[in-house]
Amino acid sequence: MKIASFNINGVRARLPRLIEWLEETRPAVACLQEIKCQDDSFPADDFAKIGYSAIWHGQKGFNGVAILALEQEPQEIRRGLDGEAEDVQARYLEADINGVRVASIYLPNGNPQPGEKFDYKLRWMERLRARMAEIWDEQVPAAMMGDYNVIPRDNDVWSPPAMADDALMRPESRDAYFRLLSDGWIDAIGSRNPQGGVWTYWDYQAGAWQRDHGFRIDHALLSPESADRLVAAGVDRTYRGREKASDHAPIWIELSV
DNA sequence: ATGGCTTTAAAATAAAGA
Repeated sequence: MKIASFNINGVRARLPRLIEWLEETRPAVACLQEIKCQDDSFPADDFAKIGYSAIWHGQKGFNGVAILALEQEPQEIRRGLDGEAEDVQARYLEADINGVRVASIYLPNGNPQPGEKFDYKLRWMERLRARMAEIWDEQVPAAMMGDYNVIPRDNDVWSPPAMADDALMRPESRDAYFRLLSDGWIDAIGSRNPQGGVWTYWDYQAGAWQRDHGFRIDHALLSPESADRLVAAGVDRTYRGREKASDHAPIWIELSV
């Protein structure tokens, strides 16, 4: 059972690329982030034509997450995180598919830091941690997939000094991320690549892709029940080099059935 | 680089991203 995640940077602008990726890789589940559309303009029909049912949580202009499932209906568990009633940003969607709990996560960027956006990021990470603790207690196979906007280790970035003052790499962001791992969640791609050098994002600017100036911020965090079933994990980086590409590449895990 | 691209929203610029 392949579960993928892709920050697509605009679901409508990227639709041909997205359909192409789904048809070529055929994941059982695809989590999307930054769909950047309101609920009534999500292209559900285009996904249905190639066998995918979807749930989505959109927002005007930016953010927005979705979960697609191949030849089955995702059973929605929740949208949004508790803890901040006034938070209207569409960044979290959770569903059950084929006995696996799947979340599509778009964690706040947090720049510039310090500042209000950075504070929001850190609060959001603690709210996510609280939700993940609840899922943990359910003792279900869970895959928390998405754009965490955190570079966990120095070997997850092409140049640590270049990003040192960025919210993605600040100690506070890393500490919050490592608290999730301390809770027991497994970083499927990181743990399989201890040597680092695996990127999921390359900036559009300054020829970052051509120079391979990237970093790893898209992650798949697994509960013990799903980590026991993990047979492979990776990044499909070739999609970053295609025409009209997102600035992220898709990530994926494979669980035994 | 307080921004070199890129998207959305909307009608020229501005916000947001990482």
